[in-house]
Amino acid sequence: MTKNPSLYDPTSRSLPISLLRTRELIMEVVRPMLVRHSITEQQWRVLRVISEDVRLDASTVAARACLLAPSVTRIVRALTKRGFISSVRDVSDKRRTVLQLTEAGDAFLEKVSPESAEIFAKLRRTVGAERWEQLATLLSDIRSDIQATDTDQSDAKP
Amino acid sequence: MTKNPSLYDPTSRSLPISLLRTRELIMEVVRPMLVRHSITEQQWRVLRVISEDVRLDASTVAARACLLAPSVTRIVRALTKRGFISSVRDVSDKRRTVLQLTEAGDAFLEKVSPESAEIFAKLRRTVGAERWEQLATLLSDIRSDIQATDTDQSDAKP
DNA sequence: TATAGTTACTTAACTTGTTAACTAATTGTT
DNA sequence: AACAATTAGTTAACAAGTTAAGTAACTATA
Repeated sequence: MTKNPSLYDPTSRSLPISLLRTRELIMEVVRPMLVRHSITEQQWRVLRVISEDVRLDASTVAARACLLAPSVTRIVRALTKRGFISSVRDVSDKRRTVLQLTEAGDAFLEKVSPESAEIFAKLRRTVGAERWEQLATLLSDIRSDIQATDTDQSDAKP
Repeated sequence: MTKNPSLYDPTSRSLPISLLRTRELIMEVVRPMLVRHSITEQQWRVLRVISEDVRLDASTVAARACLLAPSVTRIVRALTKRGFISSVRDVSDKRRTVLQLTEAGDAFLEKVSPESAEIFAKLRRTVGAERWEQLATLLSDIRSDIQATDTDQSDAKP
């Protein structure tokens, strides 16, 4: 009998699906805030990634924000138009675009951050601080493991 | 001084971004398999969700596969065209569409599942079975917590 | 120092996701 | 029983992601 349900591992245990569902549940709480400030999820991610370093090239931003290069091109255009970031050609490597937060972008982050922090503080309380931290650590550790073996494989190429 | 980097919580600790990055890293390993079998990520998710129950309506599938209704409409059309699922109007509630796996869909899942299982077994080894399980459990528990408070709030409405 | 190969980004065409409006069916209210 | 309100799903218009091709700049090699 093959038509029996749950013959394969349940989707609730599938890590890709489980990661997606958990993220969706959190984003349902966060999204209204982003809408209020007229910023898309992706733009918000790019802003936050850029804010972590003084200067960052577009490729690095793409990788860290989980976006593809063409998407970043569009998002950079939108954020530049809004005055939140500056996009300047790198002097030492003219292929590269160096992205930086402007004063306005920084001010925007400062304005939105408390709201964001409050939402996450609340989520953190409902989940429990310990588990929240545990999850953050687990995810980070697991990424390290996978990336380590990934680079091992490519290094192993003759 | 506001322009200092890392004034806000680092993106590596932001749960939505961290969940996304981890998922992306895993999907990079899984994606080639899906491409090989000419199925999209979303279609694969829908197939797996449907396989978990004998019969499921479209809305439930949408919720479990983290998709919106219009996307499900298109995916159902594609999967029906390919003969993997059947889409029948519910007799007791004629608004509903009941989705079911066909023999061909079941056969497809049986064909692809071993490949999928192998990929995940490998990932599980690199990450460590204990941590892998720990993550799956944590995610599931955290979802329960958030959903519990969500429904509490809506119940609290007068 | 040519030049083949690679890298960073952009553009264009296509495919998906998203929002809003719509139809059909069901439920609740009076 | 009549009718407003809700629900399930689809369709249509638009925005975003995706793939592939293209341009410009850089690097390695012969």
